[in-house]
Amino acid sequence: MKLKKVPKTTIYRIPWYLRGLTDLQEKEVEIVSSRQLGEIIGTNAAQVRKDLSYIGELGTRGIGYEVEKLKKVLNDFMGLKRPKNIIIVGVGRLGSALISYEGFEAKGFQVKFAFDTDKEKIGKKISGLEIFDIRQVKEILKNKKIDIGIIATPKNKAQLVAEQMVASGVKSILNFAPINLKYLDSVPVRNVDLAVELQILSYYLHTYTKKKRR
Amino acid sequence: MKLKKVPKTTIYRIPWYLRGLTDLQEKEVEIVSSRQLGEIIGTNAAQVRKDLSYIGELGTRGIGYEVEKLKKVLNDFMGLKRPKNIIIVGVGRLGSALISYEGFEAKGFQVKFAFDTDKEKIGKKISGLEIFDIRQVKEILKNKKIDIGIIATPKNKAQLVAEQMVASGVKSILNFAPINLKYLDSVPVRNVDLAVELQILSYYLHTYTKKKRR
DNA sequence: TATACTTTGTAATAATTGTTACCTTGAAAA
DNA sequence: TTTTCAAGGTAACAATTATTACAAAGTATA
Repeated sequence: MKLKKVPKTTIYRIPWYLRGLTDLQEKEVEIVSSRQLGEIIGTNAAQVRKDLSYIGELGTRGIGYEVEKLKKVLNDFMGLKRPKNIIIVGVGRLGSALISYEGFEAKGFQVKFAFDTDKEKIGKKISGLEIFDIRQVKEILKNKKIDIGIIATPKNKAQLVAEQMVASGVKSILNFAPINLKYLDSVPVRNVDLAVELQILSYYLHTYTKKKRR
Repeated sequence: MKLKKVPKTTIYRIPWYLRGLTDLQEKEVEIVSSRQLGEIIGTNAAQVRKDLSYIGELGTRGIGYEVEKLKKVLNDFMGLKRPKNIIIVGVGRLGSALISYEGFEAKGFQVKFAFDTDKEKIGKKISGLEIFDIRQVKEILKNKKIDIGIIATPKNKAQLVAEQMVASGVKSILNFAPINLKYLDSVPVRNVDLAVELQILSYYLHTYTKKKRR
């Protein structure tokens, strides 16, 4: 096997492969072919084989891929050998939804701390997790290893929170606030905007032609 | 200007351009250059010009782009000349967060109805929106034009809900349930998994090299 | 009006990503 | 053991997307 750079697009698909593999596992399926896996995640067999081949020779010719083994390899490849520690700042509706989102735990993400500025919320608990004052973030995270900080604050708090996160040793940021964070070249940042997907759907709505998409 | 097919990647960036333009408008900036706009959304000037050139000759050489005009053109291009009507099915934490998400209204998305199966919730209101019984969906949507149905139910309800949406005339689906919906080739479907972005961050966490990403 | 300057639009090129087609490998059947 | 068959791996090719580089078009200045 020739080791080549893994395309960004492949990286994006791997979480979907993982999700499909988890489903198969639940159904006690032990072996899956590239054709089946492609079907499940909405792509084709060749794409699946190509994607997986960037990572290694993971299948058995004539047979397919071992579900459990493949899941493990992809999981490790995504850096999820050990669970990732998360904090969430901003415990509004979205923040609370994220704190109690069941999908995280199973995929190896553990929400360790939640913060807010609102005195009403500080000290209370959401899904068993205590909410702390954001001003304590640096102190509380001292000696803690936090992999990802999620920003779920209003727009006007986001930049400051991001800076506080970086100063507290948080190693990457997922930003739900509708603002483009600045001066954060020292950590990877990803922005999520819940309206973006709606806008894309809107576009496809008036150009849709019965083809499959992802 | 030669009319060419607009790349998918460009379609994906347009919502981010729109967000940047809205910010500029709030700051009462009237003209923006491709360089500035690129800076804002995290890409380069050439990419911005190329993207915009697919849609038309939208700028003035030597000057830049008129913020308001550009915003209008991009908005229309995305099919958002008229507001889009939305329903949300599943009023758990995520569903409630979406119902009261402020970002939607301003971008031209109006949540018209919310549905759930839970008797506890039916009849109650969230952010002023009454929650109906999902069994009434077809009846309630009769003669209503719903552009997008958001699925925020647990996994095991999602497939049925999707089918009910299509049967009720909903024209596209945004699925937050962690399952791959089947037999829905008649409408565009987009899947969102809140854990996917975390997984991608996890990957970049152990390969990060100070470069900017989006 | 001529000149300098700025910034767009795009042709040409480069890089990346996806698809096709076939070779290889292993398992099962004969 | 040999043959047949199923499915993965990958080279070669095709399509898509990004970048470079520059001509064109406009404004500001002398």
